[in-house]
Amino acid sequence: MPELPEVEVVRRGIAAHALGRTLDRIVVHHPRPVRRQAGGADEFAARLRGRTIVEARRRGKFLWLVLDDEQALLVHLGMSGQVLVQPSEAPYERHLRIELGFNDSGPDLRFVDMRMFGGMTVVEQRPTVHGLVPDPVAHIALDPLDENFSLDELARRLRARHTGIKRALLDQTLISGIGNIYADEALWQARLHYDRPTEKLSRAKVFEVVEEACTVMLGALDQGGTSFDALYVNVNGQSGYFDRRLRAYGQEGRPCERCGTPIRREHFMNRSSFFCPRCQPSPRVRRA
DNA sequence: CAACCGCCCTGGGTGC
DNA sequence: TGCACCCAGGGCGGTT
Repeated sequence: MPELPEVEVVRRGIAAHALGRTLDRIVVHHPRPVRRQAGGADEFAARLRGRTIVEARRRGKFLWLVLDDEQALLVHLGMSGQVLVQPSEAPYERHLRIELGFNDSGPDLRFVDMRMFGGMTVVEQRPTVHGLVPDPVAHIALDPLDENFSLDELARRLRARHTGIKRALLDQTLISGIGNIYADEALWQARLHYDRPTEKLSRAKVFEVVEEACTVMLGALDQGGTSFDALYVNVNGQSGYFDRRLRAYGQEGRPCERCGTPIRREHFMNRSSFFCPRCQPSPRVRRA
């Protein structure tokens, strides 16, 4: 499940293989991944053909390729999306959805996505205080690896909310890039229960949990950030390279590495939350 | 406006 | 062996 580090690995892979190249053959194999494109697959292809890729950018889990006409090819990997660098003659992947071919002899970019929560759209960019971004990204907050990210501003906005800390960490309009896995890891590191009310957290505690999120994500990036060097490798970040480093997510029943208490799983926001019931006590218990 | 819920989508795994 | 069911979850549209 791609979160910020995995998307950044994909961005670097695309940057290494596609910058300066001109798109030519565009084939949409399934309509769903271009569902947000006004005009559908035909419009999608027409707006890409002949355009040169000049930059590969990212904010949170959104990735976009800036084109030479200032449009952007916006990419979201959803849950299961991958961007592969493949020679045109390579056999089709089982869940190949979109082929992006170029006017040279180099490899294609392939969008492969089993569950199709993700997708691609060609969109206009819009000026913001932090530069040009694709229209659908304008409401997405800066991610903690952005040079303009402000911990002070985040702490202020987060403490003004009336919600639980994990909901806030997953709210991409507050801070972007964090998904279910790294949220659980950061909360475990900071010894915070997922439902701790944001308005009662100290500034220092907000700083701590966000810094832990950064540490975990940068660690994952270190592990996965080199796999795109060789040509034709998967540019995806799905390799599971970070699995062994997880302390909470997916660890139900295993002893907490700090105190030995079995990690618990609870249903939360239509997904799962993993936490140590001793290190990360419920706020209801604390108040009682 | 803030908060929050349900839905989208597929295939691997499990239990009967 | 087959089938029903559960589960993964980011983002958006809708409701309260």
